[in-house]
Amino acid sequence: MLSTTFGALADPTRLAVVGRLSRGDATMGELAEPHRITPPAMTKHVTVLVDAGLVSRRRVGRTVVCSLRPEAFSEVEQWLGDLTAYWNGTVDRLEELLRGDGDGH
Amino acid sequence: MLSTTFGALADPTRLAVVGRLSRGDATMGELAEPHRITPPAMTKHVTVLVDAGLVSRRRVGRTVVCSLRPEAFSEVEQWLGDLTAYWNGTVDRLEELLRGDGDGH
DNA sequence: AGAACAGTTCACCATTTGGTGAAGTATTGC
DNA sequence: GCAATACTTCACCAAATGGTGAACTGTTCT
Repeated sequence: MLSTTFGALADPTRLAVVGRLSRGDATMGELAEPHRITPPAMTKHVTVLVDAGLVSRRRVGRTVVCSLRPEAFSEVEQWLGDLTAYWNGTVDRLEELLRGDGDGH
Repeated sequence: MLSTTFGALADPTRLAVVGRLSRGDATMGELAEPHRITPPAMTKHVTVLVDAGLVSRRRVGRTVVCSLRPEAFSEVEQWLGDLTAYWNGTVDRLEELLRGDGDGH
């Protein structure tokens, strides 16, 4: 669900994690390091992102490496596109009026 | 804050409200009607959206009319754009490789 | 085998969230 | 002025959230 995706992004720490992962994969430790946060807290945050389908996790040696899942963001892109279509349409029609070349509809 | 914006969108009812408002302004009653929800609950939801800057509220007679604030969504658009730039870049570079016209960098 | 390392799972806690019913406020219509 | 309408404010409640320390699991290194 889209609201689940937004819920996963509704926390500053998780937003920072997504930002970090957009620059490349990272281990749990690397993700936790910039934030004054304990390992269990980061495990919880990443679990939220995984459950929302935004991030994948895999074991590598004794570390756990996280990656972003780009597909998951296309749902958001789609929604934003549909939403902004409304007022872009409005703006377009306004511009036509200002240019005086409305088609009479 | 961006996480506040996402927090406001992290609830199915509020997401539906934004969808409804994208088709035009509506009163509190019109917003509440499709959802099995009491007036106080809808007041709270809309307050969250207003506090996040996504919606504006104005009194009209004895009703309260809500409107979407398009500007607020540009922050999300910007973030999504920056984010997807990463893997679009990756995809572009992959396509170049597949076509065999990489520039050697 | 045993110590050290990287994370996770397990209670547990304080705060926030989404909901309610009851009472209060502002506006309209008789 | 008074009743009805349209919300909002005010406790209040149950469940979810973000955090913790302690104990456990899996992996590497010696």
